[in-house]
Amino acid sequence: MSRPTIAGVARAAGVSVASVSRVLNGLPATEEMAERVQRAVAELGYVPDARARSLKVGRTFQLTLAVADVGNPVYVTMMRAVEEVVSAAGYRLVVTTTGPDVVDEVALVRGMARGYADGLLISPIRVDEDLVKSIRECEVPVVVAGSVPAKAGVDTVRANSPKGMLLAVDHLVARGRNRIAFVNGPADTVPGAARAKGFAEALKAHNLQPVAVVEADDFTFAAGRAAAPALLAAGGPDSSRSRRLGATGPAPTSQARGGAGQSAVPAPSTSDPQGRAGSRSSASDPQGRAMGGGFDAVICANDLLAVGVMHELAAVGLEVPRDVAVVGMDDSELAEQSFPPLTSVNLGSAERGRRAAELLLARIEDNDRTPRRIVVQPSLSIRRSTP
Amino acid sequence: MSRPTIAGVARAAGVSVASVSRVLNGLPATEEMAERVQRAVAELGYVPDARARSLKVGRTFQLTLAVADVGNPVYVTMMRAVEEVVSAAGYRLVVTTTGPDVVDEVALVRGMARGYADGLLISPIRVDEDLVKSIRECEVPVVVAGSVPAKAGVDTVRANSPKGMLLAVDHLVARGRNRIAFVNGPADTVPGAARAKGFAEALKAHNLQPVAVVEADDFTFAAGRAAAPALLAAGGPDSSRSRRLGATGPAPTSQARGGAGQSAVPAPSTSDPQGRAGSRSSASDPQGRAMGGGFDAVICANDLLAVGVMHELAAVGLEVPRDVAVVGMDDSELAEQSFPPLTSVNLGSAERGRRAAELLLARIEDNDRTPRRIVVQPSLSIRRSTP
DNA sequence: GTCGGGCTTGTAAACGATTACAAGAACGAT
DNA sequence: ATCGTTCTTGTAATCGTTTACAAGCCCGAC
Repeated sequence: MSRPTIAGVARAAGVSVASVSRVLNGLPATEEMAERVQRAVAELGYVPDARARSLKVGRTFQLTLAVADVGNPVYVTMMRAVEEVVSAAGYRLVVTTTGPDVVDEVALVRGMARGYADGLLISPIRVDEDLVKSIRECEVPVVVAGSVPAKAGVDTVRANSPKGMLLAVDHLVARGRNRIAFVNGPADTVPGAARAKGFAEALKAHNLQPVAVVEADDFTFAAGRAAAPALLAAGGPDSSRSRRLGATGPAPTSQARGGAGQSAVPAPSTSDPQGRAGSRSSASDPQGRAMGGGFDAVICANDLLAVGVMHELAAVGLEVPRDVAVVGMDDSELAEQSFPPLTSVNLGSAERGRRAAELLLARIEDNDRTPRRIVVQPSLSIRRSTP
Repeated sequence: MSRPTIAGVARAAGVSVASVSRVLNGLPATEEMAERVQRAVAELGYVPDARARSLKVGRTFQLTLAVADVGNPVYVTMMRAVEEVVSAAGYRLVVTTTGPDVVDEVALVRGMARGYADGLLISPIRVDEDLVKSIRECEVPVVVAGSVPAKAGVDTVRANSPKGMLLAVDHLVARGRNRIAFVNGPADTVPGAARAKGFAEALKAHNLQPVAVVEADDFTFAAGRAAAPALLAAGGPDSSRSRRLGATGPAPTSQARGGAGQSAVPAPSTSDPQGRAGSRSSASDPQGRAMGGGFDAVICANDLLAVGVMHELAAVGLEVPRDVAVVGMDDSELAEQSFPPLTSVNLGSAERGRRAAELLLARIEDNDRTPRRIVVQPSLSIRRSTP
């Protein structure tokens, strides 16, 4: 009736529990012994209990991957890579969602002491002293996919956002776009800060001034849409369209986080075919290129934001890439699925996932190795959202 | 140095291990006892070991959710709902990816006997005798989000695809579209079969003939794109455009699975602005509505397929919804993010996830309750991909 | 023939918690 | 003062494995 234990198998096979365990774990045993045990196991349908096993051997053969938002397609890329490495090594993967708050992450890291996983792979969106402290003190090996101070003393695998930004700007400039705006996620996040810095540097390298910098409330589609009015308003003096938009709602202020985020999902502007055709021509310069918002290109801190922004650009009659080129970051599946397909900076999420998983496994084997800090180089996936 | 155990705490507090355990589990104890234990716990930073605890109490406080494809946005909706219910009940959620093969699922269900989770929530894409058997014999409670024969003897929560299909067809007909094509996923899957049946019934209810039925190789974006040539070719005699397409590649055959699936990701047809404008007009009837492929609407078995199909429609110059209305199913985040936003049948994934999780928790509490079979009713989310 | 070494196998002690049971303390009732 | 109840606390068994140690056996070498 109830699940057979190793003792039951031993009894059925007429041997000791130790022998059963040995046969099951592939330790040397005589033919006959192995045979008898196998038969008893098969007959009773015995399956060893993972709970008891992990208590004894001190391992659960589970690894935890903590992501901030399961809805962000960049994590599916990363998850796939991690899962592959981890399951090849005989571990199960536990995926946890932490949300955007750092306190959740601290609680998670602290909770690892309970020993329900042998290692933790975390990709924190925000980092503070508490988190660093909890990571340093964590009972089980931790690998961070992202940036964390060296003093945390853990292996890290991070992207090179500045280089990625440079690729994006290089590309835009090469295609003749130099009035570039930037839609960032929250600047108080690790990726937000890195991308803001990268954007500034990349523009400087080309001797350009940013046309607009808008900070969305979050790295989500909804936040991307919500940030669009501020983006359009901040576009500069020749942004006739953004002023029109401003008339329908509160005038958004540029650079102001509150401006983009007053409502998580603002009533999106709906486009009517009439207005669409009209505004398109009225905002085009003599060469037929639109001067919408004063910018002719927008870089977004991730693909979700980019797609959100593209929706709103379309809503005010701007065509991508003709009027505005759009570049995303992460090169997630969404970039390929979006319409038009999104040119996106590949920050190596798959490789980061893979290497982070490998580091974690290596550290589980040997906790004394000195922490490595790997940086994965970006590349650019050019699609149709840029000319 | 090493993690303190309950024995260490007992020693430090000068009490017995039983007392420590009792205080920690909130059993009655004197003020003084509680105080001493708390202090020792705090001082040593003691955290109970989940492994040992689960061995003794026979519970891991972990639940497993198995999904076929983490890249399918319908699962993020479901996952979010499940996670919410499950974590509110004090359980952790383990997310596993099974892939499209039923054997993986059988292995997973069998493996649950190892006891690393207290319950399993599975959403199988394919079902066979083996799977039903393994579910029936499973050591831990199983809930199926999807269809499985009643003889499996488990709780199930499923969608009502036929009803959903009817909503989609009703809507299209109401908007004047009655030359409807259908892009299904593999018909040997549970959802594929249900949707094929539902589509046929829904058309019959309106006295309509299907213009084309194409079966994609998978429920993915790539499969949706790959299915498009067959769709266009199968559109009927007036599909001038699909013949043009046929010239650039092997002539695809309708209804043939091989036709859509010969290559997982075919070279997508690239549209040049010139040809786009040209083909649009040439394929429009006097009222300005295109006769592309002979159909004026396409229903797709899920959102990923729909987005894939929309990409290819655009590539041959067909405009959505003007030339072709497109309806997806699942009403996932992707439906909202796609461009144009996708009208989609909401099959209640969030509600299915929530209710499935509730059933699982209830069954863990009481394994003797008679299995329930819940059907969640669909609704239609109308967006701009339909007129 | 005896002894030592290498195998195989069994016995029993962990692993770190929970919990049944018993013992002792406190306290009210007689 | 004694007894019985109740409440607190400690001792020890238990969950199902793995594994250190010891015992037994077989074998070849002296």
